[in-house]
Amino acid sequence: MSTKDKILGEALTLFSENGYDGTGVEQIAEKVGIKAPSLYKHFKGKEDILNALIDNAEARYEEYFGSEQHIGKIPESSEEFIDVTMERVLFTMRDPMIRKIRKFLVQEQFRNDRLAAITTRHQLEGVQKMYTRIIESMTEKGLFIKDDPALLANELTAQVVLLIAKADRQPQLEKEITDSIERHIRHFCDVYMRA
Amino acid sequence: MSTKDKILGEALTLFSENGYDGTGVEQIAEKVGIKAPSLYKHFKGKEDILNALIDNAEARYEEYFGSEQHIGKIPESSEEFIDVTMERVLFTMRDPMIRKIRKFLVQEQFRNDRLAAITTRHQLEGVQKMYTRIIESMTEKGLFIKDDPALLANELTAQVVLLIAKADRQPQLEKEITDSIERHIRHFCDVYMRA
DNA sequence: GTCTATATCCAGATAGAC
DNA sequence: GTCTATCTGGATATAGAC
Repeated sequence: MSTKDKILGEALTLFSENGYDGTGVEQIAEKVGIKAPSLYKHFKGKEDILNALIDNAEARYEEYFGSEQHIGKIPESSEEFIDVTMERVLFTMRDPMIRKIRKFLVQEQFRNDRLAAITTRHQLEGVQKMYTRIIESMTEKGLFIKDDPALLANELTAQVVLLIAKADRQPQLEKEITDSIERHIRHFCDVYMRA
Repeated sequence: MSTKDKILGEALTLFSENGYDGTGVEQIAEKVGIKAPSLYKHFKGKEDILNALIDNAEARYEEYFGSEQHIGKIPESSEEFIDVTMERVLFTMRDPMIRKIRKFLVQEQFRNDRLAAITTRHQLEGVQKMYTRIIESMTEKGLFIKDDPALLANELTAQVVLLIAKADRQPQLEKEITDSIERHIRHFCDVYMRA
């Protein structure tokens, strides 16, 4: 891995923990294993690192949600739906990189319009569109009752997003949070899926 | 209003816009109309101001959600339920003080455990408990179908919380966001209330 | 309780040798 | 590309007069 990428990685870690303003270039350099002035051979300055991270967050979003691949195989029963959804939730919740991006964005969302827009995309639009597609397909197969798939997708994902955010700030509550998420998903299926 | 309170007010405004680390004591002083060193006659230092704001946020929570008063009159029809809920949503979304506290907390939630806990209380527990009570009462009166009131309260409030957070970071989208909220609430009533 | 002057510190950034 | 040495500005905070 290039030094440039190492810098970005450590910067993201630190920004997600202490925020952009709470992180010094010297801290970043130390984690990378170089001295602060050496950073400036790779980036114009601290803000340049920030912008590169924002670019990465956008690219990552495009990469994941840009293709149809992330939707995966459409579940054929409510149990399968619950299983794949829980799996996705747990992965998203625990994956270190995704978690860092989430914590970074939530703290820096007010810094400028671009960060605000990316936060909305990462937090809401991505999953919502994904589940709109999935529920749409499953409705066509008669697994869901007839309703607006986009509305249902929002009902499903809003709670999950909120509870994952809670787990980010209170990781000691992870167990009860994952239980809540599962209860919510099961309830969602009880209400909107055909028996 | 005492200078001390003015300081807290301006500090909250600035922290909510630029974060704690992004705000200087000099900026706070300037908004108050004094010089920075004068601040130190009222507070030990910048962190002391932060702690006073956290105390205020806790007190505010207790004051509002501590009594039963905030629940208000229990609605007697779905239209009334939608009306009072929308009114509450719009108030919460637009009230400058509540908005500042929300933006402040969301940015500083990772600073320490106390801030994390307060953020969860403000963002989730308060409204959820409130709507659990309301839905409970309305279920007893036969207005809601038989279901777990706490689960329903979460279904109702999660989306609202998430969309208000979106409006905080993208205020230019307020109109479409309030429309989404109303659609969500109406859908919620369609699904869970008796005709 | 407010001011001016100032101490102290530290962060981001640059110069230039290797 | 990395280092040491250094500049510069900005930020918190204190001292002491009024």
